[in-house]
Amino acid sequence: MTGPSEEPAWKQRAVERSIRTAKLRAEQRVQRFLDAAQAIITEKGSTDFTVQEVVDRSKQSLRSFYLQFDGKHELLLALFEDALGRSADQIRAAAAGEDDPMDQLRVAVELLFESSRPDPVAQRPLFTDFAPQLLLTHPAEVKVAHASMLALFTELMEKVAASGRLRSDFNARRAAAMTMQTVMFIAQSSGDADATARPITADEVWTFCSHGFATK
Amino acid sequence: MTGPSEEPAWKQRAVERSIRTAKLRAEQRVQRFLDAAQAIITEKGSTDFTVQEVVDRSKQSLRSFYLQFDGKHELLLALFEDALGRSADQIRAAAAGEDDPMDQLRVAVELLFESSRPDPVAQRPLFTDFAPQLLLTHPAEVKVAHASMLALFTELMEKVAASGRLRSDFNARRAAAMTMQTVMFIAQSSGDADATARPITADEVWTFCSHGFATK
DNA sequence: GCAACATGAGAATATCATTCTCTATACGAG
DNA sequence: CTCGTATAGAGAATGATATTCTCATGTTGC
Repeated sequence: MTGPSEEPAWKQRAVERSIRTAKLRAEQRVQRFLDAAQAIITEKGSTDFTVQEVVDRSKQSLRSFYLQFDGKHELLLALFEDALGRSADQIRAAAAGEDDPMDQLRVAVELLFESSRPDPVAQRPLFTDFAPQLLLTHPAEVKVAHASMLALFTELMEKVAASGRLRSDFNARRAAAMTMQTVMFIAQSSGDADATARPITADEVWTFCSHGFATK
Repeated sequence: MTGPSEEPAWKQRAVERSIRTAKLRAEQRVQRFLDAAQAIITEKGSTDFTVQEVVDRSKQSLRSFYLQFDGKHELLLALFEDALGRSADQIRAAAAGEDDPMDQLRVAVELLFESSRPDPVAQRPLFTDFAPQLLLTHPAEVKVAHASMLALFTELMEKVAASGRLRSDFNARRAAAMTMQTVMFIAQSSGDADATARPITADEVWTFCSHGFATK
């Protein structure tokens, strides 16, 4: 028996239903924005689009946009997180093709390196492009976006540890974090080197991360 | 004997003198802008200032600003390069206090790490702060700005190589570049970690760079 | 069909960087 | 000392965007 001070069950249910469909539509709208942004990015090969473009392309309104997102940065974050997550899945799948944990990690490093360099002919979203901006303005959220990739690297690193080949003074997660960051950032800046020096390769980065620069 | 078609010597000299003083004043004005910007940055502990603020603070005019700089980015670059150069000098001096090349490099890594983390109480300019922006818009110039620091690390790495402790499959310069980038970027993002995980330390980065994560 | 709520169109605002115009001034030449 | 020219200052105008706001128009559950 519901006392008079509580909402009647039917009303709760009604609200519930209402909420559900509303949420559904909202999700669809968010997705439309995301798709539009993605399309624009791959189309013009650059990550600097205007909110207006996204709105027009998705055939929605500015108002809607700002109802769904707290601002442009949230859209970027969403794209970034998405791309990174997708990439993590691909990499995980590819790594699974190897037997030795160390090889799995090597494959992961190489693939991450490739997908992190600026504009490998604009196929996979150049997600490192907007990361720098965001790193400045919303570092915490960027960390969240990195989460899926970090999870992958941590998994792989843990297997390496389990096979007894991780330095005893490193914890898998921390080693994974350092490796991931190193790979992503070196890839990023190795891109547009002047032709004078050939850019750093995935191989070099792998050697560096796994064995460092010092002998012994 | 100057023919009639050539400028008389006195005129050349006059122009020369004129140019010299003009250049001098110009340099002073540039410096005033730089100082003003620096002051604002340390004052508000953030690198996002407006051109107008810099102009007001330096008691000059917008017009002057754009006569001296091609745009805001040049000001940032100048500050960045300056800060990095200064830092390189300090680090070089500190490293000189060690005998073993490997120790010199270790000291350099530790210091670079410290000065690259976001806001260590905003004393030395947080120069990694605006690097990300610039990396996006003017990657080539950023590379130039890195030059002095890279030169330092290359020197140190060469001494390590000379003492026979650099992996034979690395060239000093490339190892130096990877190390520097790793240190700077890891420091940058190790900053505002959620209290959940304690941030990565200079020590860990040094171990990582010098020996990698793998045993043997 | 109605009331409450959601959405679209797009005008209004706000913030900056960058340019432009007009005026004042300093400096060397005579 | 006085003039002319190059230089500098004040600050308004412009332009690009993000963000917010208003109003009109659906939509949905009942």
